[in-house]
Amino acid sequence: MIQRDPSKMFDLSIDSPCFDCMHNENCMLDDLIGEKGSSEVEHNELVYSKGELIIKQGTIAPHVIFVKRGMVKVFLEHRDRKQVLCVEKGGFVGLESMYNDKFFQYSVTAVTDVKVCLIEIESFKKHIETDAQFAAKIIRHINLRSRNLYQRIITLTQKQAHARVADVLICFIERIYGTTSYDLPFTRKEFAEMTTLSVESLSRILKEFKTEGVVNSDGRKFEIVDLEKLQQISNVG
Amino acid sequence: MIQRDPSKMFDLSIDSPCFDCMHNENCMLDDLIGEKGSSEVEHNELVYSKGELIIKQGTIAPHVIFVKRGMVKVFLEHRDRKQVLCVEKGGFVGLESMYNDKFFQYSVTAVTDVKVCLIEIESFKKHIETDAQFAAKIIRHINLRSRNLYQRIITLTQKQAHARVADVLICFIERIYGTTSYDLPFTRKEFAEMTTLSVESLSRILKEFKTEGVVNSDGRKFEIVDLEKLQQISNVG
DNA sequence: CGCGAGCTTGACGTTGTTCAACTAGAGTGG
DNA sequence: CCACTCTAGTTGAACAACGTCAAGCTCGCG
Repeated sequence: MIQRDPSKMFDLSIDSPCFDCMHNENCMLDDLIGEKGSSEVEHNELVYSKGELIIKQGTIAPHVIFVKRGMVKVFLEHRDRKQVLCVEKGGFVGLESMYNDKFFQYSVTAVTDVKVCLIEIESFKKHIETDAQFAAKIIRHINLRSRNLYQRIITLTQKQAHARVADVLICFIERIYGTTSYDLPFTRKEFAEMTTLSVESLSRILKEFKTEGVVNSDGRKFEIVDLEKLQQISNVG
Repeated sequence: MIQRDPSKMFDLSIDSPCFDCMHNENCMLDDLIGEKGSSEVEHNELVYSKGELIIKQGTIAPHVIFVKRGMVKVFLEHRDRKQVLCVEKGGFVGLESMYNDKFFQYSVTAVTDVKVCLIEIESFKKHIETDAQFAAKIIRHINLRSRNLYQRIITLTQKQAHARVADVLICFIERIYGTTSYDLPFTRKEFAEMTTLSVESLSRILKEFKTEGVVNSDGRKFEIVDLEKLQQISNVG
């Protein structure tokens, strides 16, 4: 049912057979490679360890990636600097490279250990072009990403440092953890890359948040003490 | 063949019947509402005058828009400020609002007089969901926009003022005019909104470009004197 | 001729960066 | 077990980039 021919370009199997792909609770993947058929879509599951590079911006895109478990960081590279676009804990990445030139537009690294399904791009496109309902879901997925991106552009271009830090902290509550206390799996440098700040400025701002009783942070532990005030900082900055 | 029922929500006809829609050289629109059929896709042509608001961010999206002639400005609004995302002289706008919430994610104004085709969103989505080849083209269109957006994020977040101005000037050569001399249909304020600068800073930078023999500008007339140097400013800034 | 919008210019203030010094903790090897 | 080193993080001071404010200029238009 699933092609496992090791000669296939995308068949990077170093893991057990991709059983989950066939019985995944996620409807998008089910649509694609579930029991309903679509055995023609070439795919393969594997695991990346924390810190590993999953996608390198500028390389040829042989597949799109579906993140099944774990957290990934999507970022743009420009010279020696990185601009983090978003952190995702599931769903597709690399969809934007389809139908353009054949290169990945951004880099992606594993923030935690992640389980992904690599889906060979030509068979994926072929599937899109034969299943309009599926194509519509992909459009939906891409558009959701676009929408977050617009919000992000506002944050990065129209807000000052304090508000940018507040936005990122709030974003982790809303989109990732669901709680006001969390341990971030990021260094200060990575955090700074999300906010377009220097590590020094970020450090000073986190200190201010602490002394003003808004956010307690100790190393990578964060506790939002006064969410309302943080929201306000996000709004007025 | 074309529905002209004035009771239709999107039927804003104030212009002659949408003849061009039926015989347009642009394959995308032909696909959609050409002679091949698809008369079920409700659409309507009309003209916006220079300066008019075509899409207001935050309003309900009753249609997607295909720009047939003229130039439009796409921008995000945040408080009293605007962030110009791109200037387009053709193609779809508003595609990103499909399948998310039902609101437009950005505003669009007519930079010149523009002729557009408004395509009712539900029938457009219906068409996507029944024509996978067409859906693939829409994905391609959205992805091209995404790609430009990534470049734009780099410009806006990773480059300094001089390089941002250089980028915009180069962009007009490459994507809009095709020549190194052009008359911009923008005020300094609008130009500033493209570069995330104050009008004063922009003014100073244009003056520097002039005294350094890179770009001659007089009001809205621009002449790129030394493109290579301008490219270099874009790259190192 | 006078008005107002768009644009420019100069002086000054604010924001955030850079550089350098310092601290704390984690690994390493004798 | 203790020096040594390395990395991540913090702090302070000087500096650069850009914004803000205020004034003046230019040109089209009534």
